[in-house]
Amino acid sequence: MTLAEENYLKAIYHLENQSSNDVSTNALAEEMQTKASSVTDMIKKLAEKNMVSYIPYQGVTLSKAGRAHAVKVVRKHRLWEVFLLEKLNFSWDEVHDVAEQLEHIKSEKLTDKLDEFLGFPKVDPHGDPIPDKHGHIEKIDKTSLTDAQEGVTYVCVGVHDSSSDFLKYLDANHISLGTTIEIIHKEPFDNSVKIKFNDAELVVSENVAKNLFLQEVSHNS
Amino acid sequence: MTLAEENYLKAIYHLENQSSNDVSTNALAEEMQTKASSVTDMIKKLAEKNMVSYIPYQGVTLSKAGRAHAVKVVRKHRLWEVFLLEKLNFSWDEVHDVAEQLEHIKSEKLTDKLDEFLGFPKVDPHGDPIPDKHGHIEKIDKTSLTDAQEGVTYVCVGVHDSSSDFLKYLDANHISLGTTIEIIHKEPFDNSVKIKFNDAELVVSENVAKNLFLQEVSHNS
DNA sequence: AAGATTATTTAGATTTGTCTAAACTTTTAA
DNA sequence: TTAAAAGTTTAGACAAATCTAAATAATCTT
Repeated sequence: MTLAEENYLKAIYHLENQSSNDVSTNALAEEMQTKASSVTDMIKKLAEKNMVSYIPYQGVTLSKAGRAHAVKVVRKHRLWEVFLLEKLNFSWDEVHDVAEQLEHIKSEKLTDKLDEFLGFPKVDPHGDPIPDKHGHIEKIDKTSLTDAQEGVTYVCVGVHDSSSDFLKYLDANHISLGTTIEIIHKEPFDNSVKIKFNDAELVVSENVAKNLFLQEVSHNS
Repeated sequence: MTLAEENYLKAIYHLENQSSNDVSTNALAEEMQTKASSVTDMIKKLAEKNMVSYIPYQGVTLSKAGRAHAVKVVRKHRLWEVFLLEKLNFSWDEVHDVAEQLEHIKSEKLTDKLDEFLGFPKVDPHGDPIPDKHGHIEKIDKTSLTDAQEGVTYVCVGVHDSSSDFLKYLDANHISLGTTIEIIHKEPFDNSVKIKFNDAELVVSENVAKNLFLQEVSHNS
């Protein structure tokens, strides 16, 4: 698999996880920041290699081999993110771009040794699960802050949008993974939410709320 | 700089350090495992970008910018080698191939943070010096075992050949960087050398001796 | 259900890095 | 000091990944 092919597989993987339909040429072009015609060409090549199944005008889906390969790339990406944050003290808005490069390094031994070195982490700095050596992904149950209930207490377990701007906003407001958050009030007018954490209150917009993932605290194992 | 360009710069850098003449097209082709015609094409491109100066039929030399870039790649290569060996427990014959990939990751911050994480190492696992952030290289004074003197005690500080086979030979014979070696006898007939270390004696061939670098022990600062 | 709009594919061109084969320099050696 | 050998460059081709523009298919709209 070349670098370009791996990036396509990863993009198809992400889009499949978002909507359950076949992935359209245009959606892929958008995701890859390229032209639809380029996508068609690449898809044909991936179909030749049995990494995707492709019906013209119908879209594309990953084959078993294609998905396995995509998961390996995702695993490497997320492990490197953990490394950058925990060992090299990158901030969580900086890790993504470098991990985009590191995810293409080809050495199973490197990946597995890195995993071990990091203590077999379960999630990356954005709360996304890290596939294990065999490609198994432990699903994390999480609720968006927009779906949280007034009066209930949650822990922040992830973000949907991992753009630098959003992560910097969270940093500036001292919200990070593990922060305990209580829902004070949900404002029906603009869907903003007033939350309380670390003994301070904060009102966040719907846009922020949509992109913050929470997990209800306690009263289960 | 693309990946291919970086590899050419690195190859030119290594060849310049070996012979002080201009680097010939054929020598580069040999080093790069490619054809002379491909080399000519690439050299022209690098000359366009002012990374090398090139006179047809005369060979090529690195420009200031070209050398600076080559040194950066070498720095990354050697830092990653230290990382793989010290942090991920790779053996010293395994680090090279993976470092060949990692050396092309583009992020100055990553390189400098990695350097710091490793404690600013001075040499890589083969005893080669690691350029600092500013491209400065601390020259290591070393003698080949073939030039060592009978009766004198040395420390092993590096290897010339870092092929997997040679390094495995050293491992099998328990020679590593830092091993103290006394020269018992130099055999003029075949230039083999009888050495003593860790209270055991060993005869090594000229080929081995040529590729082991030593430093005379004590009696200086 | 036909025409308009949108989505997708094809055709042909471009760039990067490589190759083979032929042409051309430089060096070596008689 | 030339002819042969060795080294180097040029010309023309190819594969990968991309693009633009044109053609074609699918879908919406009324």
